[in-house]
Amino acid sequence: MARPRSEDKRSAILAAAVQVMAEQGESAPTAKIAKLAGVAEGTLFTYFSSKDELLNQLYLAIKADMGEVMLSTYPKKASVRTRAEHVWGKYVAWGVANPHKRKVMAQLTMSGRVNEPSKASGSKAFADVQVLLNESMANSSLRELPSNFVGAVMTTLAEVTIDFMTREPADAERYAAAGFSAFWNAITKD
Amino acid sequence: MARPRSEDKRSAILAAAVQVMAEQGESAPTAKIAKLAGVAEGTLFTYFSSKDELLNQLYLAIKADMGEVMLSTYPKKASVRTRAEHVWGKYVAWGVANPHKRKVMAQLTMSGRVNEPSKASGSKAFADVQVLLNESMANSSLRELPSNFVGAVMTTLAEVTIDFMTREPADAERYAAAGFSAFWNAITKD
Amino acid sequence: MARPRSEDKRSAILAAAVQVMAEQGESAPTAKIAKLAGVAEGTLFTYFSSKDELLNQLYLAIKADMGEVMLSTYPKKASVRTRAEHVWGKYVAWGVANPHKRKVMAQLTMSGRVNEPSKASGSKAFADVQVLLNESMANSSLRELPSNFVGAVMTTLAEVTIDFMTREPADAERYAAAGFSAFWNAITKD
Amino acid sequence: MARPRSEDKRSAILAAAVQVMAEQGESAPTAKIAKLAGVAEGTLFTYFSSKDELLNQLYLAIKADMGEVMLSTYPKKASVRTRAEHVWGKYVAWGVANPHKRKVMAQLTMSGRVNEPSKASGSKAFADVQVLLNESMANSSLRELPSNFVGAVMTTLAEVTIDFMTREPADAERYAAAGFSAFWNAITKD
DNA sequence: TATGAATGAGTATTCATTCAT
DNA sequence: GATGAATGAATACTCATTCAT
Repeated sequence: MARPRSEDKRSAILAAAVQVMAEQGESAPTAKIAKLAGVAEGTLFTYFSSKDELLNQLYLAIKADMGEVMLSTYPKKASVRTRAEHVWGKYVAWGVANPHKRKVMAQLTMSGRVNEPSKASGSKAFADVQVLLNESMANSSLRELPSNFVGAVMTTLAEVTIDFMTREPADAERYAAAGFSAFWNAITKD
Repeated sequence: MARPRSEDKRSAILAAAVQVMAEQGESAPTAKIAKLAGVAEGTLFTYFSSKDELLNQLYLAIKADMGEVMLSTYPKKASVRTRAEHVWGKYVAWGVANPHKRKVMAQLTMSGRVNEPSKASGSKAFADVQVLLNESMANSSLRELPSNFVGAVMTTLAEVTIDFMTREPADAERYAAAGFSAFWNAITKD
Repeated sequence: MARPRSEDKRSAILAAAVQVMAEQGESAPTAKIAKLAGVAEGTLFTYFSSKDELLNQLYLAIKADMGEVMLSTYPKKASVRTRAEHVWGKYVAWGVANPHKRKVMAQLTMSGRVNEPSKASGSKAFADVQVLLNESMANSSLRELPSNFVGAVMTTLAEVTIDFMTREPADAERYAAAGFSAFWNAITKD
Repeated sequence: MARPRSEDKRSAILAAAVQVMAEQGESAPTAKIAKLAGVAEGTLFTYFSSKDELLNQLYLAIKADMGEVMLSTYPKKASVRTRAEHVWGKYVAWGVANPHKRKVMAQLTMSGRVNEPSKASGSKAFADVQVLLNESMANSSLRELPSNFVGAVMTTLAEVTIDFMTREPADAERYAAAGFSAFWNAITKD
């Protein structure tokens, strides 16, 4: 009967948090975030019970955004390499298109304020990618290692690739291709 | 700010900073650092004019420490692969042995408080490694990319490797080897 | 502020206020009171125009409750001492039975938020007691003092007595008797 | 070697706390207290680690002040009644002379923020008074009750007396005498 | 030079009250 | 009338930096 909580406001706060935290890091004042979101300082706390809660929700929101993009238009029936290229391309494109989110995700991951449940929940969307990677490595020297090691290798190489693509947009395509081939060689060669 | 009297105190402050920042991040209070270093709050500021200055000096000190280790006993005349393995091994060993410094280095790199001059200066020690990497890639598909891309690939793969070695010490050796072969395949295969 | 629809809700809010303020003092949040009363935050303000108003009404409600109990079954024709014992007994029994209300009454009295009209209005119910006390003191050394001094003496001794009865329930009866005799001696002896 | 902590400042803060809390209660802002004390907001926290600590120290300081006054010029060799009158007189005089401290003491006692150690420590100074009271009651009907009950009776009667003395200064002497005789009758008569 | 007290701007969170639904 | 989201002033406490000793 009362004014309902607004999904728009929640989103606005999360979006503002990305913006402000990209500039200031995890120490970005909640007041600044609220202001940029166009709500009162106190309103932020009706949507997120504390700053930590905001940070955890932000982590999940970015992960969800990323996951959604990566698995959209996923070519389930294509060859392993094609599917891997697809995933790689999506990841890299998302990173290039969302530098702020990427920066904030890195800050959040380092900050120690994202709790285990959030981390676990955030990883679920990427389970499909793990399966894919396992297939890719059937003949590689990495085949005996835990698949999350290979997942981490992919992520980290993609991150480096995105860094260079962003810094030198003119050569973005070359970096994207080179990054993937480095990754593919890394995990498939014996 | 006159020349500080005691090199010992300067080192103690840097060492304390590593300790405290590994736990608290870049927001670690200077007072806490000073206390752990066994000096007064104010004394810290006779050795470092501001917290930013302390952070930059800390960045340089860790880089220097790392560089020193990496190039010690460098086998200048060995084959490219041997030399690369040497560098890789040293890097990884340093990371496993210095988790706090590694964590702080990561925080510092993300923090936006390390200025360009410091970054440039910190990279100098690694110029030799770049040269090495360029030789390694002579026949690879990466040969046309800037050598610092390949440097970044090495660093990032080594970091992931160290993460897993630290988390699963029993399998440390396997990860170290697998990490290197992933790296070597990544940069040498066509 | 229109006439509130439900007397039940008003009572529920006052009862909840007693509960919450006994724990938290006068700084108990209106939101918490409303929640315990089973109404919405805003609803509280349709029954009480402000927190101060709530506090004043609460003061009056507790005073009224106390007065009602004290004068029920009042033995109008008995001897002065018997009547005094009756009043004392009722007061003390009420106090032991209503620790929360007693605590809140004490907080309210100290708080400076109960205004003069409320205080005056709250005292009216006790006028009969004053008359009684005046009779009791006919021969005492206190006979020339304002009767409200003697009333205050009674109240304060009863409060101390209740404190001890509550703290040591096993000896409650002894304290009740000893308290009354201290009071009776205090006001009747020359 | 650094600027020493100043006992004057500590006292100024406590004095300011008395002043401000007498007006506002325990919710008096630390900022207001600091300002009145003539120090910066942060300075208050170098003397008292938290507001709770300040409140506890304030409680102890007032208790100590009161105890000092009550036992000064104590006539150890006089009759029990004379000594009791002395203590009563001192207590009442202190109360009349220190209305703010008295009010704050009452607020503090109710507030739930004074911890047990403080309460215990604050009571020590009054042990001598308890001994005195025990002697006074040798023949009274209260003789079998714990001496702290009688102590509480004295305190509470003195408080009421002070209230009336303060409210009607013209009759202060009469109230003081009447209060004492009420007290004396209360505890000595059989 | 070393010390740590002094400073005051900055920060997360609470809460009485208003008002859109 | 009832609801609870929205508001923003208020508050305890922290911290980099300065400066008296």
